[in-house]
Amino acid sequence: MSEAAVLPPGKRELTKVANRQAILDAAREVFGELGYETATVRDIIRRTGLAAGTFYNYFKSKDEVYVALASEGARQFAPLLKAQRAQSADWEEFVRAAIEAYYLFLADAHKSWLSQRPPGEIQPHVHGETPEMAAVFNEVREAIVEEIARGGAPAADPDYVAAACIAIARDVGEKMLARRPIDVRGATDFAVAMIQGGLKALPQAEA
Amino acid sequence: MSEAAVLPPGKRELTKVANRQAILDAAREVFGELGYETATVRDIIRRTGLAAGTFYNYFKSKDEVYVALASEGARQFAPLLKAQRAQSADWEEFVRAAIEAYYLFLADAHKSWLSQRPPGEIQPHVHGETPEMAAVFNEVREAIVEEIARGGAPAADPDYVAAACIAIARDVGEKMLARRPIDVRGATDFAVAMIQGGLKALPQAEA
Amino acid sequence: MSEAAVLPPGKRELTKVANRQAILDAAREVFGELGYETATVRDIIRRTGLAAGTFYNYFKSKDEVYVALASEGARQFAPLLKAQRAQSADWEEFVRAAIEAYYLFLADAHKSWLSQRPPGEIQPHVHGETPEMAAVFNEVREAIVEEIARGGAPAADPDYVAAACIAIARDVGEKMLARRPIDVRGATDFAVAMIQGGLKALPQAEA
Amino acid sequence: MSEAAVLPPGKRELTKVANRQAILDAAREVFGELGYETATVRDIIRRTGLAAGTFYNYFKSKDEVYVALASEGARQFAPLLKAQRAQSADWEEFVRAAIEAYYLFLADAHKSWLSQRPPGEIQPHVHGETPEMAAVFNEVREAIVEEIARGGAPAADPDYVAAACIAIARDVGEKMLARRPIDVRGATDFAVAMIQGGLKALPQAEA
DNA sequence: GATGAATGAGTGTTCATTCAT
DNA sequence: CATGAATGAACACTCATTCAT
Repeated sequence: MSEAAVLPPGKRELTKVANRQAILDAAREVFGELGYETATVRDIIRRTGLAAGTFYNYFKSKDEVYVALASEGARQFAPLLKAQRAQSADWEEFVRAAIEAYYLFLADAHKSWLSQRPPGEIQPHVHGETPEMAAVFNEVREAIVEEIARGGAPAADPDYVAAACIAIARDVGEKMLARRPIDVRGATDFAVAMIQGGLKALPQAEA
Repeated sequence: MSEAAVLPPGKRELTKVANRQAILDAAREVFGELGYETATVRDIIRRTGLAAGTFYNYFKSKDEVYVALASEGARQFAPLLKAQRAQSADWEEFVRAAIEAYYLFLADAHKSWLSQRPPGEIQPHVHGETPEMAAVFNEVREAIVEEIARGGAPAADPDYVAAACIAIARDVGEKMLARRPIDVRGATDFAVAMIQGGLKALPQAEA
Repeated sequence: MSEAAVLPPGKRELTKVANRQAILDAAREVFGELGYETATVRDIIRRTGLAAGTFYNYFKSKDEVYVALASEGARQFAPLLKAQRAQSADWEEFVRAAIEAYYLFLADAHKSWLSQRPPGEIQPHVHGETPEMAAVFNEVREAIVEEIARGGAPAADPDYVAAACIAIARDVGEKMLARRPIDVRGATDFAVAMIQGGLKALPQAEA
Repeated sequence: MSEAAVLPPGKRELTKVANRQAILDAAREVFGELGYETATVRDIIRRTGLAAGTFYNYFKSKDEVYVALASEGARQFAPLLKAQRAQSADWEEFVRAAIEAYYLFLADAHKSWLSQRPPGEIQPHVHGETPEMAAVFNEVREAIVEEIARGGAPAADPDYVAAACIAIARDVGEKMLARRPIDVRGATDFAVAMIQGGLKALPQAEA
């Protein structure tokens, strides 16, 4: 009754991978547009052309796709970040490296994403953060906290320091993604300058 | 037909006000803990001890409480912010004034709030932002954007500048609320230093 | 605490009667406009200017107002109908008398009613029949059934005969009420002619 | 992505059609017994043995089932009526044809319906009219109005004439359905005689 | 493995009715 | 007796999830 056996060998596997990826892509979009709560499983599978039940062949629950997206992001990002930390001679360099890695990741992961959504149509109660952003973002946070603990960073309240650095990185990153073309370099320069030297480090309005 | 509404200005009115306030308080808590979507009207009224239908004697919809909370916050905060802006001689002073006003407001509005909630029990997908924070926060954003437009602030990309300042103010503010005792002065000092001079402006780890 | 004692003696009773009547009038309107199910108690008392609870000082339930309206109509109408029946020499005369009585009653009871409602605004699922119409209408039905049983009327299936007469009387009556000015005479003439002689009894289109 | 929807044209499709029909049948019953407002979606699906949510796999709303029932009725009936009109040489013949078509339709559409409901259990505020009756009934009304406009019918007030004819047809039809066996011929004869010649046209009681 | 209909707990909201003031 | 806030059962409808095909 099922046509599965008719498939050329190998195709089956391909389809499986492709379906999984299709669901992940759709989910990233939908979570980004609607937020976790508002997004429905149907919203996600509708974009894939698959049937509702098929979703559950790949993920046990709505939450699981979210987690998959997040941990996939983290898994890809962690080594990049680790490498950057290893290479960095000092704190300043590390900050730049970390942020650059983060922005490159964002730009890549969301290349296709926000590109086609109407930028004005902001939903109420939605922050427009994909699971991957949230996850990767946590990696950075931890790196900063460690670095501070190690004493390389300023001795101010580490919690505040991490919060502030992270906050800048995150929100500037979001702005970066909302623009065309995506300018990783510009965003990195700005974020780093801001983190290191605050407004004073920025080009001043003429006297 | 009816002989005047010579209401005893007594218990009736009092409980009405008290109930409304109880619902608002409960709503602030619930929205803060669960986020707008996850929070249910039943969650809110359960905390008040009132009956389900009673909610609708005070607010037309779930959305209306949210908006009420937000606009009440904005309404109380706006004049404070305006006053601070008027008094500020320059941009630096304005930034400090705005942030201080913001933190004072937060500390006051949420005095009772987070105090009793188990700090570890963080819900997934929730940012822990009450409607009031979101609203007041927008006021600050606009003030900064205006200020930047006026040229008082650095000439860098205004969108990024605003995003970064706001980001710092918001996240440091959130951290501040999570601690006991709430230290408005300390948080303000940190945020202002960070915004103005970045990490360099912070006390450095000893050489 | 209650101001009741302050009322001039007698006024109290008057108010009571007036309130009851106000509720009945409002209820007739609302039932007519919205139908029993759609009409809410609040719709009714809103038109009286009274408070929600006051409704229940006069009627035990929503259903009770409906019944009160219906039986009040029937109570007023029954003697009129009986008188007409007594005076009528034969079946034909009785039919005319009954219908005329019915239409006069309707015209009187609803004098104020439909007058101000926008005629086009028909609600879905609503028949526009007040409780009084329904009740009085039943009186007429019974009279006709009795008359038929007595043999004064045609020997055809009494159930059908009654149904047909009643149907004509009711629907023509409704049309009559929908027009300005209300022409009891014209409607009566038409209904009687139709009942007695059918279409053939009506003025024919010219040959 | 998905390999074609080569559905087994089997049980799936069948139960889908059967379920839809079951819901329609249940809805007809429930609307007929309780009226639109009083009837709840749960009342309807309870009779089908399906789950609450399943209702919404077939109809978007309570209103949509009602409309579906009504328009299905109208769709089936309209051609019958049109055919009868075309064949009718004159107004008299048309009236008979229209009424017969209406009664045949009713008898068929409700064959199973009223048959099993306890005839005494009349609900208050309910007219016992299914959506189909209401719809088909409107078709007849329009036909009569047109016919009158064309001049074939008596020159009396067309509004009254239509109202009266319709009233007879409807109420006699309802009575017909309430009896066992259903006698379409008898009901048609009666209604036509009544419309054309009124009571005078009926067999008189012996002198 | 894909399908999509079935499920039923849960949501926001309404409303007849009660009862302290 | 008037008042109007409180009550809670009930409703229409949604949606994550299951499962027969």
